[in-house]
Amino acid sequence: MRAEKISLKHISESLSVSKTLVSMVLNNKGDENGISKETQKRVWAKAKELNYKPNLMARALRMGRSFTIGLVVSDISNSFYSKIARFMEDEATKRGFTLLICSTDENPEKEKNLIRMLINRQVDGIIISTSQSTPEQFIILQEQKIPYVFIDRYFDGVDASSVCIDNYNGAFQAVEHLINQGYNKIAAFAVTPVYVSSIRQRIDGFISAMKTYTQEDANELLIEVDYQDITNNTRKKIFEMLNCPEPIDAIFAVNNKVAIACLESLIELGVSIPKDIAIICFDDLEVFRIISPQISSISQPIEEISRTSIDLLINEIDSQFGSIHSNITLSPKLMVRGSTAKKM
Amino acid sequence: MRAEKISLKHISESLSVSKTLVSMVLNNKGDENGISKETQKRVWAKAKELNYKPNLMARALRMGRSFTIGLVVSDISNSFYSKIARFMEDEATKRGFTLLICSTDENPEKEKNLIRMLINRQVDGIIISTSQSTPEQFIILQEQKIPYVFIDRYFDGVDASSVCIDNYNGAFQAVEHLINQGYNKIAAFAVTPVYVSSIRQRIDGFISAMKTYTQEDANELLIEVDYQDITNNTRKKIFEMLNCPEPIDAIFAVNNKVAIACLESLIELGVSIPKDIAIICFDDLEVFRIISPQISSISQPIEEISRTSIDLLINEIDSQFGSIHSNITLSPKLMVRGSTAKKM
DNA sequence: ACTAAACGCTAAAACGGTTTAGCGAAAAAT
DNA sequence: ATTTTTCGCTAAACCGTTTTAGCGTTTAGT
Repeated sequence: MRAEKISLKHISESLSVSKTLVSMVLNNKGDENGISKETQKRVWAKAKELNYKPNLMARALRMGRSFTIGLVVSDISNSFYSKIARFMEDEATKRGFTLLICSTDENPEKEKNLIRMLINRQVDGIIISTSQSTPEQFIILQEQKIPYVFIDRYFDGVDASSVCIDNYNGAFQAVEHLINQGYNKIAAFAVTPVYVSSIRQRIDGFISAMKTYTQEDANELLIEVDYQDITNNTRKKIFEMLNCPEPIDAIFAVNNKVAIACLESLIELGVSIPKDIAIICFDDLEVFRIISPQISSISQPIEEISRTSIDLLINEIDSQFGSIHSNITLSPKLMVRGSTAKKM
Repeated sequence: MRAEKISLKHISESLSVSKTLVSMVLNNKGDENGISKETQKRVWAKAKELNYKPNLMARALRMGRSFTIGLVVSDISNSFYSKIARFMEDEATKRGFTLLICSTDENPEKEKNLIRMLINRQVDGIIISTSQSTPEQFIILQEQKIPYVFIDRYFDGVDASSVCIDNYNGAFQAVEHLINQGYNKIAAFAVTPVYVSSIRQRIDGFISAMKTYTQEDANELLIEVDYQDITNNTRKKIFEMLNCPEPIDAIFAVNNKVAIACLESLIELGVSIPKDIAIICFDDLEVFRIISPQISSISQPIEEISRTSIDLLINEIDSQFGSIHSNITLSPKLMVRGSTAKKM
């Protein structure tokens, strides 16, 4: 019942030329192969007439390249990743590639299966924000000689390109800012898995800033929230932190997910921002500007992350010889807004 | 430099059996083809040993099916679509399909190219929130016998499946609610292109509700905002609507994009919600609950849209014979929150 | 006039699977 | 003892491209 697809063969037969010739012409290699202008014109005309659509699967099979890139993130519906996906889509399209987007839910096993799937689909390369705790998974990619680029999270000692943020300093700045504004009982809300480099580094930045400025060991002010049930977990913890002998006066939310959960809980509990609790978030959301007070944040250069990583990856794909890997660290930016106004 | 890929041939040769046999076994058709248990075990063992990864391109080429579905939306970074994409991804994966996601920026020409690309990539079907003004583009798909399902937007008279929302009644309810709360000078902020069915119907619902309850022709209270520069356009219009002889007292935002822009402008202008201006939005965002006051909205059943459309599409893909199309309309839900509190 | 080069083009192999048709040996049926 | 059936398996075609190697004819060179 499928419609009859028009292939090179149809064109070549109806023009009584070879498939080879048609292929050459349609790939704009007519001139370099000395096909007469006249014939080229006939081929193009016939292709248009028959409404020829090249079968990219066949091409991929023959060429050993699919012009496809896998993008693996924890959740494409998280605005941080959907924005990244969008920038990458534009950049990839511009360079003749298509994106295959997959969500892992921070589940290492799921991630493993997705990577396998991507390999089977013959992607030319992979960009990944991994949720693995160890790098062993990536040996497979090394073995298969499939180029890949880490974004947001990476592993020390793994020889692969990466595009990440200076999370440590971003977090340090955020906490420093809170302290400068007069807050000192600051809780950090982190989301699992906390072993991934980005979260780990943000936590380290938090601990370090707290030690520097308050001489305190802030480990008990570090709250780990389970990714699977962020909302309820957060609510419970916030309630605890507010009703203890020494209640907190500020929150450092380690990413946008947990920030939203915090804000939701705070509203629900009728807590006033920043009077009762100041808050700053690692990740900037456009909605942070439509909240009153607006929410301070550490803003990541999303477009740069996307463009750089696509660029790195395609370069590796294009270089047949073992390529040099780049590890790029971009700087986040402190956005000061109302949610961290000077403590009264 | 690419690693040597393991193919069926490697397995078959190292076991001295035929490729056919190996293919059968690995597709779990060993039993039905009477391959001995013994041999099957050897094949599986060798496949594991060699770390065999089937080449899905080759399979797709031979089978004429790629187990790939194209998803075409205006912008994957819009949370409405990224959520849809996520639900679809899960449902598609469950059924052995992979999603190819593309953004059109509401540009019909771009959409056309993307559809062509998807056809070339041999997708088995397409799910699309189209930005076309006329259905002619879809004749191509009909001709190529590629199943497709409209979501969110459809065309009257085009014989294809669709999964949409009752936009007219959703909008009517939203406006009705505003009026019941005591507002009557209500502006609708719509985003271009306004000719797509969903926006059109929401506008119709708005006009109709206004006529029903205020006996007014609300056409001059309908603001069209250009998709390419929503923020600035909106700001300008809001300023105008507030500083005219009869300023508005409520806003009906026709989708989440324009709602965010409205809220941004209102905050910037120091307008108090809902005291000065009430607002309700078609589309519910999780952040609407973390804003004070929380934002009322018309919430769409995103998961149902996603699952239903994937289901419809895969059914059409699986049925070789001309399949019956379904046109499904789902009901949105009014979420009453603080931004539309009774007028004082 | 003969060789060499240039021109315009083609046949066939290759990519890695799936599928069709059918093979030879052993077992069962007559 | 012969025929038939079953069993376990295989050769070859096929999907739609790209690519390699080389074909015959005309033109240019000497």
